[in-house]
Amino acid sequence: MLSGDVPPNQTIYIKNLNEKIKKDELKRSLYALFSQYGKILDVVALKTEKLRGQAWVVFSEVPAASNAVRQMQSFPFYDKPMRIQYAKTKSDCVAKAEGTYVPREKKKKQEEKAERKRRAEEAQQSAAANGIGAQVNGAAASFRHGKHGAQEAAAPNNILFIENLPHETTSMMLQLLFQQYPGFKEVRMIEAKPGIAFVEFGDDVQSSIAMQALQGFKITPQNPMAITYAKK
DNA sequence: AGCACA
Repeated sequence: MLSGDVPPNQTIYIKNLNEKIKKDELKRSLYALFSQYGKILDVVALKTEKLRGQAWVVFSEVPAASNAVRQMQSFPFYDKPMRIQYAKTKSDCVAKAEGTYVPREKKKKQEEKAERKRRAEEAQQSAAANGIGAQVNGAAASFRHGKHGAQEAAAPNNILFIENLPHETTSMMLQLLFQQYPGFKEVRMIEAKPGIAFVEFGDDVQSSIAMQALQGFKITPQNPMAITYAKK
């Protein structure tokens, strides 16, 4: 198959990542970039000699992973095109959720003590990564999925399409929200079409980060905003 | 190029 002769898996394996990026930032950015395709259970990245430049993103559903493999294939991420395949094996967090997880071989005792400190660090990092996701509003997600159904995810675009805005929303209100994210260019609204807007960023990465950050943001309690990439 | 999670 196209994605490296590996059968579909809810986890994607990404390589050719920029090795200069710190693990913490890398995980956050991957989370921000990929959560548009579905709920992410975990992001794994290690900077060891063998594993730098690679990462795993675990989705809760296989179709989300499939969309991600297709849509983000070769996406220029920190100046390098991502190479994406399905992961070869099931992620531990998935096995744990299924109750089929069995801890693998234990290492020697010397290694074990070095582990505890890392564990403390990594707990914070994944908490931070999850913090981004926690901002995603469930109502907006169901709005999106209800509207767009199980169809093709839009390809990344530096222009975002915003829906479900209250009709009294002004472009200044949106500008105030979106301009806090790097690369913000402008907001465009159409008089004849209330409730929607377009927001332009410098590039796809910047628009993706803003999308993730503001997905589901409520201008009024009834209006979680639904953000997708504009069609090209 | 390189498939881990401790």
